[in-house]
Amino acid sequence: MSSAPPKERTILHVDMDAFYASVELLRRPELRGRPVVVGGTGDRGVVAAASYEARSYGVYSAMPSVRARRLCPDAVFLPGDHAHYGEVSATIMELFRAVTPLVEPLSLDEAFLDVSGTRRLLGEPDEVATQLRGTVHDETGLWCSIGVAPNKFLAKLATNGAKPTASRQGPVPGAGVYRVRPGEELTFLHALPVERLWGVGPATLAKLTPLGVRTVADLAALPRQLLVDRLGPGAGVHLHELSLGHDDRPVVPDAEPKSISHEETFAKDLVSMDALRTEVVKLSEAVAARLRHHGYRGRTVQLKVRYHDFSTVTRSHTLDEPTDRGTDLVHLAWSMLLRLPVERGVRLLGVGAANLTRGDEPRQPEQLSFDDLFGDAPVPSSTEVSTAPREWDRANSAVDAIRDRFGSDLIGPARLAGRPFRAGQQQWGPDATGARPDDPDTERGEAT
DNA sequence: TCTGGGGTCCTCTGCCCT
DNA sequence: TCTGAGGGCAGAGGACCC
Repeated sequence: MSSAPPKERTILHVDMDAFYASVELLRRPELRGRPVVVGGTGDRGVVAAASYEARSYGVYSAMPSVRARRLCPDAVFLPGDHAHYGEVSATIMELFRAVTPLVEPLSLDEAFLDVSGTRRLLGEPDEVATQLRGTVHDETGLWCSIGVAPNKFLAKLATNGAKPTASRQGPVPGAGVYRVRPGEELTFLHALPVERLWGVGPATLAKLTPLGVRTVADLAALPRQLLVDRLGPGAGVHLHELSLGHDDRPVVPDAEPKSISHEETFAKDLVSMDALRTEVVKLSEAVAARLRHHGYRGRTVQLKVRYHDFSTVTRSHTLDEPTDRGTDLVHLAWSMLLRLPVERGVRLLGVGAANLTRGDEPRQPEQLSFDDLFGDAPVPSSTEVSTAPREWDRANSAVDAIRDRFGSDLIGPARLAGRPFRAGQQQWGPDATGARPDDPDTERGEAT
């Protein structure tokens, strides 16, 4: 039996230019030409996106907002509107799907497209990319940059060659489309600094530098076994393959999520149990609502706590049966929190659900426990949880329907009465107003 | 200089079972 | 019955990405 030669693939990586900032400029054209920064506006916020004018001042995403403000005092700081960006993103993804059904979104502003099968219909990949770029701009007013290459990893790197840049004199337009042709992979790749590889962050770089690795070529020249010894089998083999330009991962449309979570950094550290309990309820209810909205249940409940000194601990508990009930998440998350020291002050709290299964799979027969009837308790055994009465499911369905129709804040747990129900509204940190008005009990100031 | 939020993947460790 | 080895799994944390 003869095996067919591997089919040559063509992958596009499309990345919107300064996406959040550019979307804001569409809504506020009077800001065009000015440095615009989108992100958390408070002392604990970070930059989510900066216009190229702002980047000329050295502002970049993930930078603390305080520092960005120092670098560019004249910048316009906007809090960001995640819901709106999601709508714009959906429009853009539809434009991608008009080119090929094989679209794998990476985030709101980025996606891989497998156009291997479209050459006869749409022409050469460069032409497809250039045309797509024009279509996106015509339909949305936004520019994107596109990398074209034989695999995902190279296409993503190629996008950098297509991007606009920022100089001290201001924004410098990019090529828009950059292609790495078959046969040119190593020439393109080996000149790059090693930290450009996917998976090489500060920690891995610190392990590679003593080996004399500066460029991807240096990495490719090392024996694979040495990398395995230093980085472990997973990362060692992975990086060695990448350094040779090998990446056979397919473009996967509609990938199932592995976890759903919400976390929130507080403008001031929380120390009172009452305040923490309120946050646990809010985060858990938000996670449960998202689980139900997307039709998932989670078997593992995760709790994340970050203290004033930025040390972070996580706790998790796996149930016998998956759940999408806020009451279950609250119960477990709170039980885990009770076992952690919180007197030092809690900077961030997170609740998540993992081990997801589709919610349409039938539940197992349920049994009530004392805990369900009598409230707070130490960490329950697996069989004790997820046993809230079926009335909870009916109540949740009714609540979801009301929220769909009238908005998320109209109905929620009694503990959250008078406060916004929604979590995840502070996508990039607390806003500049300091302690939120719905948090009467945020009491500890900035830890130093 | 000060570090958000939402994810994924990997490694290590300890426990349980065979 | 005890002990050690090994596999599988859960839990915790680190690293990385956008």
